[in-house]
Amino acid sequence: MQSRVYLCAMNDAEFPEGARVGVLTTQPLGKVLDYLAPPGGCGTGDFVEVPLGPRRVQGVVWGPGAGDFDAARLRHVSRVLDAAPMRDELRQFLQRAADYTLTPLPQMLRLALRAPGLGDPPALRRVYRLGEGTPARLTDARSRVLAVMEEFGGLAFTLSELAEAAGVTPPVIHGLAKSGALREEEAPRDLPYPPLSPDLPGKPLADDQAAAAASLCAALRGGSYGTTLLKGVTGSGKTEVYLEAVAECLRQGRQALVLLPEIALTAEFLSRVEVRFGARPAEWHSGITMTERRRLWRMVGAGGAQFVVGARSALFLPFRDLGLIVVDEEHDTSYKQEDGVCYNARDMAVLRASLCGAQVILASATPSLESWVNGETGKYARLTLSSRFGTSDLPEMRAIDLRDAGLPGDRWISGALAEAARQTVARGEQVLFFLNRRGYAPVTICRACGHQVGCDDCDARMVEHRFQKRLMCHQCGATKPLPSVCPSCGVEGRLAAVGPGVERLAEETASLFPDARVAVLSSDLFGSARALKAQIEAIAGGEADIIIGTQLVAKGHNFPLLTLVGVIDADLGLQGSDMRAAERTFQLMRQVAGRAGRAERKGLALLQTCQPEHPVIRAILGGDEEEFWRAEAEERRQAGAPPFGRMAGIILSSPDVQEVFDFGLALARADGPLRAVGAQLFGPAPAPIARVRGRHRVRLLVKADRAVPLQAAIARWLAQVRQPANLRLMVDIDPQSFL
DNA sequence: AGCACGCCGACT
DNA sequence: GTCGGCGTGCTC
Repeated sequence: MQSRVYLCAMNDAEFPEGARVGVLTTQPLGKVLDYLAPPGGCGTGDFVEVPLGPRRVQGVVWGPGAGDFDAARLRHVSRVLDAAPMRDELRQFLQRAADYTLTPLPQMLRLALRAPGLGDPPALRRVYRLGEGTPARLTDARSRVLAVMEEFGGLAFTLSELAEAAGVTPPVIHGLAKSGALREEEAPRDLPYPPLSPDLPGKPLADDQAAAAASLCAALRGGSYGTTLLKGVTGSGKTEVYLEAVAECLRQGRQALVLLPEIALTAEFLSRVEVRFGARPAEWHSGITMTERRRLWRMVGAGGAQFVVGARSALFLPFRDLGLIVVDEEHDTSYKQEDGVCYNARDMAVLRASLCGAQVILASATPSLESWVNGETGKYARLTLSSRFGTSDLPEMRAIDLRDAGLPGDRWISGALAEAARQTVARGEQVLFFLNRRGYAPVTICRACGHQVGCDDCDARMVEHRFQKRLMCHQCGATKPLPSVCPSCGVEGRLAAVGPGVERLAEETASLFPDARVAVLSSDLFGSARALKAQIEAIAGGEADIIIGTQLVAKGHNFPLLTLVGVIDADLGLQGSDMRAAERTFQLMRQVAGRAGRAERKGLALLQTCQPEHPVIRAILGGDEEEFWRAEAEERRQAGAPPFGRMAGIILSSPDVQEVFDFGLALARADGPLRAVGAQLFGPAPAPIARVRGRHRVRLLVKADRAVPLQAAIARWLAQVRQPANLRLMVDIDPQSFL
């Protein structure tokens, strides 16, 4: 029998051999299947391999069998896998998350089983320890090796580690092993992460920071669930404050998890942690190697990883004793995404914490309206940090009225902004031109017939990327070469680029400031996160005078020399009628403006706008954010929109237009279960992007009172109709868009 | 999700 | 006559 690192003896198994057990697999079968316990038995939570038809699949023992399947046809669990059993808390979390998001449980389990090599035997590697024997001859090299071993006491080294540390070649070590002076052993490959030291001195904290940290630590010592909204602008020391909470969590021997919205931010965060705790946390995101992923997954369950920093999928790791979850930049929209399962990491963090008695810290300079309301009503505790640099949190902000600027159609930098930039560069400081639009020009139009070049597979216009000399669809990523002939009317040479993207803005900037060094920061211009990070660091160090950037620059990078921010099109996010547009624009503008200025240099933000009297623009300039949130909240309350009402989006997609619409109408006709609970149904209507990757998309929207059991009603509603085979249906509870 | 079964078009 | 298209259904 294979050696088991994580499981102990099985003689008192919860389910002895032959007992009926229910096993949940990741196969989309929609229910738990009955199996017979294997020789040696098994227990609830065990990771197992079971036969399913001709295949073997992985699953988790979910409890006793339901007993509703013909006993003669039951098969045995193939084997129990060598991993710490899934804890009650995680199983409950998956169940509750599945119920909340209306996701089939097997799909939810899939998120928790993203562990490569789960079925493999424990990976071993050869290590060397000090042995009893003495070598026949003690050469120079040999004594260096033995000296290293003496120095590090009982520690075991791999061949390469030891060779490197002693400055010898591998044969020397083999020689010593042969003589018995070193002992060869097999040790598990997945090693615990280096321990962190919570009691190293942290950065000195200002009064309000220290008070906030103390309050968070007190909450952690309580050992039960609670959520705190930690509000503070960039530079107010949010990170230092919540790292103190992490320290308290580690002191209690519990595990801590910090979620970051962007992989590009982790490198900077890791080094800050290293300074504070003397070692790096474990890292979990899409850029991590298989080996490391496997190590982390196992160590987090075995207690060999105290502190994990990662992307939202880290919420589904099998923590042994999770005591704290920090959601940094909690308002960030990338926490809500649809990668198979549609969930909001912020809400799931709160759910998991409530099940395992952990504290949650939601950190942001500009919280989501939902969190702000929860802070107001007292559902979340609230801590606000004032700026480290005196009373003013933000730089001075002014609007530039584009209607008076008299700009020609192919220019976007007004005279006033250009002049301010010129002065800033002359002082040796940096300027940021912010435009939240990648590429060269968002629209390519034919001057002869008016045709706009669109994507073949999506209902989206192709964006010109002159840098790559291609047109690109920002929906599906498809590209095609720049046509010279209009695809619609066939006329040659009349296609024109309309509107600005960062690339085109860079062109204009270069012509306006021929002597300035201009750098463009846009996610699509860099092959890797590392290249991007290097570029950001170079720019922060002063290797550019003018930075042209998209949304990317708004996210948590410090540019110490930056004192002027020019927002090229402050109205961009306000188009459309989505209720969240105001909130998003407000958050983005405040964050971008926050990049300008530091302690010693006062910053200035100039917003180019065609509607300076717009309430959102006025709120951004006015700086009374509490007033803005109150007004927004009131508007949402009036409209019965979240968080005062509940919503769910249903997105249907199929290659067949007729089929999606027919099915959408069939759903609308069968809305009895929705009406029964007083919920309203809108649609079907073409989804905001009606065609993506060749699939036609139709959307329905369910709206209900806050108190309505929405998920149950939707489940009953959808269960009535049988959906066509190639039609996909996705439920989006608490959608980001209210359209 | 896979993989079988099964029922209709174009080939040797 | 057979090979093979993918629609429908099952897996404890």
